Amino acid sequence: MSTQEELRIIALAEFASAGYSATSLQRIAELASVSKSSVLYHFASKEHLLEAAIGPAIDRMEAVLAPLEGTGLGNERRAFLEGFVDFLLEYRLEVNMFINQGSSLVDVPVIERANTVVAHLAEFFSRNSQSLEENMRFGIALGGAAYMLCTAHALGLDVTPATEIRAALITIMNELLAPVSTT
Amino acid sequence: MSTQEELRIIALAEFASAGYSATSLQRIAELASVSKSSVLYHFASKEHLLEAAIGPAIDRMEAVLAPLEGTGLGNERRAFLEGFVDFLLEYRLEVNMFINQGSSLVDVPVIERANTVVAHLAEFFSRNSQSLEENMRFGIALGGAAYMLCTAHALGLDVTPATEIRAALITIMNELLAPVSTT
DNA sequence: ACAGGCTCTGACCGATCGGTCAGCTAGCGT
DNA sequence: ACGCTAGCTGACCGATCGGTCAGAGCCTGT
Repeated sequence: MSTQEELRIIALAEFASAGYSATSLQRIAELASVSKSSVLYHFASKEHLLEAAIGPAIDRMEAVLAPLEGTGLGNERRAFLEGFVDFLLEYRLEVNMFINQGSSLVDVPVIERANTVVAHLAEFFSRNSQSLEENMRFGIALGGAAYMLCTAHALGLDVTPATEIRAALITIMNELLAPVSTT
Repeated sequence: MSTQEELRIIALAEFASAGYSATSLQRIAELASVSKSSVLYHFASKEHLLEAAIGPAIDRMEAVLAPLEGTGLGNERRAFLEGFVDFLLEYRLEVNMFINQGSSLVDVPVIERANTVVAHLAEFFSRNSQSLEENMRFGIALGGAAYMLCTAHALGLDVTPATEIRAALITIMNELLAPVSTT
C-alpha cells in the first residue's frame, strides 16, 4: 500500500474517533511512522487530507440518494433502503464523521457538500410525510441507524455478523418508514 | 445572571455546536464579553468548565436511569419512557455532547461518568433483549431519538412544538421497544 | 479611614498547532 | 556517468493554545 493511501486510512480513522480538530498532523504522522512534513507532501493541507479521506463516501452517498430527486420512491423503496443500508455499512467511519462533526465542521467545503446531500434527504422525507410524527420517524430511522452502527462498539454491542445486521437494519427501517411514500 | 452562570451556558452551547477541543477559552471569553483570565478565574481549567457545563445533565441522567438497576421495568415502562424523553428534551445540548463527542473525549473524568451511565443503559437492554434485532431496536430508538432532537435544526426540521414532539417521541419509541421487557 | 476579599484584567509562559522551505536520498532514463 | 524526479526529512515560522501571576478596581464590615 502506498504511503498516501496509508495516510488516508489512518487519518480517516483518527478523524472519526478523536475528531477532526482534535487530531493533529503530528499524530497522523506518528501513527504512519513518517514525518509531519511527509504528510504535508502528500496532502497540501489538513483540509485536503480530510477531503481525500471522506470524499469517496460523499460521492457514494450522492449516488445512493440520487433516485430521490425524482417524484418519489414508488415501488423501489426497498431497493433504496437496501442501498442506503449498504452504504452505511461500507462507509461507517465516514458516516460517523458526518453525523458527529457535520455541523461543527461547517465552512469546510467538502463537509458542506455532505451536509447538502443530507439536507436533500431530509427535505425529501419532509415533503413526503404528512405529519410531524411521520417526519420524526424518518429522523429516528436514518439518524438512529447511522448512529447505532457508528457507536455500537462503544455501547458494548457486537455488530460483527454483517449480513445479520444488514437484514435487521432493513427490517426496522422499513417499519419506521412504513407510512412514508406509500401513496 | 452571574458571570459564572453565563460562562457555563455559553460554554455549553459552544462545546455542543463546535466541539470541545475546537472551542477555545478565548472564544468563550469573547462571547461573554470578558477576558480569558476571567474565565479561568471562575473555572480552574477548561476541563473544569466542561464538568460544570454538563455535570447537572449527568446527575439527571443517572436519576432517570436508576430504576433500570432493578429486575426490570415491568409495568412502569411508559413512565420510564416519558422520563427519558423529558430528559432528552430538557438537556438537548448536553445529550448532543454525549452523543457526538462522548467517545472522543475519553480520559476526561466527567465524560467517563456519562459514558458509564450510557453503557449501563445499553447493558440493560442487551440483557433484556432476545435477539440481535431487538437489541438494535434499542440502539435505533434511543440513539435515533437523541440524535434527531439534537441535529433537527441542521436538517431543516422544526421541533418547536415541544408537547407535540414529546408525544410523538414517546409513541415511536414505545413501538420500537415493544418487544423488550414485556415478559 | 482602612483592611480584606471578590471580580476581573493584561502581560506573559511553554507547548503545540498548521504550514513553509531547503536539502537529502534512492531509483531511473539517457 | 549524468541529471532529473519522487519521496521524504529536520529546521524553522507565526499563530494560537491552555494556563500562571501580579495587580487594579470595587464593595463591604469594622
